[in-house]
Amino acid sequence: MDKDILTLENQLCFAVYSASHAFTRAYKPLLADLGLTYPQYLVMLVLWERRSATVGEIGAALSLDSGTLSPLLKRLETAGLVRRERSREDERQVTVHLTAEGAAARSKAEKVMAGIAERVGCSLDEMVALRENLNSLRKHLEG
Amino acid sequence: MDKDILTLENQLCFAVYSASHAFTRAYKPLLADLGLTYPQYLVMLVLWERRSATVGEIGAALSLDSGTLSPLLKRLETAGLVRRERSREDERQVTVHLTAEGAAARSKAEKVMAGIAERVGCSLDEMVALRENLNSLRKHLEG
DNA sequence: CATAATTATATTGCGCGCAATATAGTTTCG
DNA sequence: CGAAACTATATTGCGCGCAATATAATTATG
Repeated sequence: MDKDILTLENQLCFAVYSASHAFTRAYKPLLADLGLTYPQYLVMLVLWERRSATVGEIGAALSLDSGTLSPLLKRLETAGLVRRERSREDERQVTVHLTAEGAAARSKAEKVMAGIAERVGCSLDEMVALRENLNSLRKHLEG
Repeated sequence: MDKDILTLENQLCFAVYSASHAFTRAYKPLLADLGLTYPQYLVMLVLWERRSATVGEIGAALSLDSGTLSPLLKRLETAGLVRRERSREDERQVTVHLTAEGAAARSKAEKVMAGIAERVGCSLDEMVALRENLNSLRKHLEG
């Protein structure tokens, strides 16, 4: 059916779009306990893995540019979770470090996020399969 | 592994989040030919199906509230694609109508969007399955 | 029938997301 | 070495997305 090309419910992109917003809405009250927005939480996930990272490394990990990250990182710094400093080897780069408070927030996040897996309503295997399908989709869209 | 709970690559929500942004980025140059942003395109999809709809109906279809839709619809009106008018039966409601130009934009959109299905790199059956999984996920997150 | 409760939309404010531009530091190359 | 090309981050501006609030119209209730 040719006219179905533009029919809303057939649009895969809308399914991704609305699922993404549903995730953000579901996470919001949990993250509010940590004083984090969802994008800020993503940045903290990167730092909890690496302890520190440059702005560019965070941007590469999350596909976000400095226009998004610069003000976001300032807010995390104001909140006391990270510290930013120009690296001495290459003064163009800014390295973002976890503070003690930022590092400590991880165990709090683990407690808060512990129950989220049950909210998605599918098995762990289904979650993994869905994640892989989405990552494959993203790579094709980018390629 | 307990520490994997917060590991970025295991996060289904990040896969959804980044796939959504990848979709928006892929659509952007195509929609630019129509003078539309992605959320504006979603509103046009609703109107191309119904010819006219109230602000509330559009919001229900897209899970968007008046804080998002009111200014967006004003921009569509300024662009000449829609016309907004208070309904006479219930003056609280605003009905959004397609203009002739807005209705005509549909065939242009069909041409511009025709090739997008190949960009996602999977079969139509896989697209349908992925869409259904995402819709199921969204419902669980909302419920 | 008056008033309270509800409903539909609009406005304000803030945090993304990203394009375009600016600034400053580094590398390359004649 | 010195100018040009390049790189990393910051800033500005605009359009969402959404919470909180405001306004005006409708419905419910005493």
